[in-house]
Amino acid sequence: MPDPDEAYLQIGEVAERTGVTQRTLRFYEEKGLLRPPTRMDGGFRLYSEQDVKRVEHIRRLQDLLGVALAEIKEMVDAEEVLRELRAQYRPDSAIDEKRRQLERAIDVVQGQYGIVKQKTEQMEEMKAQLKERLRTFDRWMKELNELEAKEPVAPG
Amino acid sequence: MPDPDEAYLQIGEVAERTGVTQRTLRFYEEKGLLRPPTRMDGGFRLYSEQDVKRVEHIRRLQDLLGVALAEIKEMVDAEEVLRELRAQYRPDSAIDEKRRQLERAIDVVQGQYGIVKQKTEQMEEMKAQLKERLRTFDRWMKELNELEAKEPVAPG
DNA sequence: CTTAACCTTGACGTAGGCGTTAAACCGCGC
DNA sequence: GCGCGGTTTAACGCCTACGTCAAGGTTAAG
Repeated sequence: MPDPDEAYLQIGEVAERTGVTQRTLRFYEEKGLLRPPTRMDGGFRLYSEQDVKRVEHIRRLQDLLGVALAEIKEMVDAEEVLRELRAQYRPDSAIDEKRRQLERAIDVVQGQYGIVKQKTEQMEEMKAQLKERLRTFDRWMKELNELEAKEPVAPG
Repeated sequence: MPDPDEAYLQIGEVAERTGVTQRTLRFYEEKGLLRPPTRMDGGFRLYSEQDVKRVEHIRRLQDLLGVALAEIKEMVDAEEVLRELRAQYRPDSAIDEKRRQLERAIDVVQGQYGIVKQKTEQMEEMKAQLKERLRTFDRWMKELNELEAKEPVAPG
């Protein structure tokens, strides 16, 4: 398996794998949702597996949670800080800074978790209502059939 | 309690109760998501409790499921057919017609149920991932604290 | 009868999230 | 070194879901 940080995917392949258009990928980059990818000599964008994951994450937030791109940007920004944090060998004097970043990231993720939790609850409720309706419809259908059984063919 | 079919609410009150703007109510009407309300002599719109429910329903579909208004229109249309069906005392010869309408409504609701079910599943998955991340962050935070304990104050 | 609060239609504006086209450039197999 | 398909930037377009005036009519209170 390839190094997730190794950039070797062209935009077309990323588009195909993620199901978004090339335009969308450039648009996300423009909006700061995707970090500017490395380029080949000729200027072609080269993406990594990490980038693919990012796109998929963005799409989940969009489709599932319905949050605006601006808000998604804040979320992925905070996550990016974390990725840096993980890779840092800073002097110990930066521990406080790290802690602050970590706390910020925790806040963001807890926020996401809150949204997801609330939505799932509301959707469970909706699911129950829909189930109930389907039962009602079944009853009606039965009643219709019984009606027909009593009066097999309407005269006239 | 008032007859749910009695229209006596002005647009401002409906807006306040549903949390949408008056503009949005007129817009929904224009787009066929709300049936044209009755009017006072002067032309002011008069809404019923049913209408309020409709608005709330529309908003749930929008916010929770994130479906486009065009699709929501199809949904509420099918539901309207049902309301009519319920109020109809048609001759028995219309039984087949009723059955067809009922089947159509069942299709619609099953469609909604499918969407909700799929979304809840995806969101449960997402919830699990977020939980996992929060656990990871907690671990990191602990590691940071232990680091600090070993080197209480960075010299220099 | 006045007046403030509310409502009407109509028209234009806007923000978000891309789609589409144009014109030029790169990579690569042959 | 040529041809062809993938890629580049830039610019304009479009649709959705409303927001925001503007100019005037309606209601209800005093």
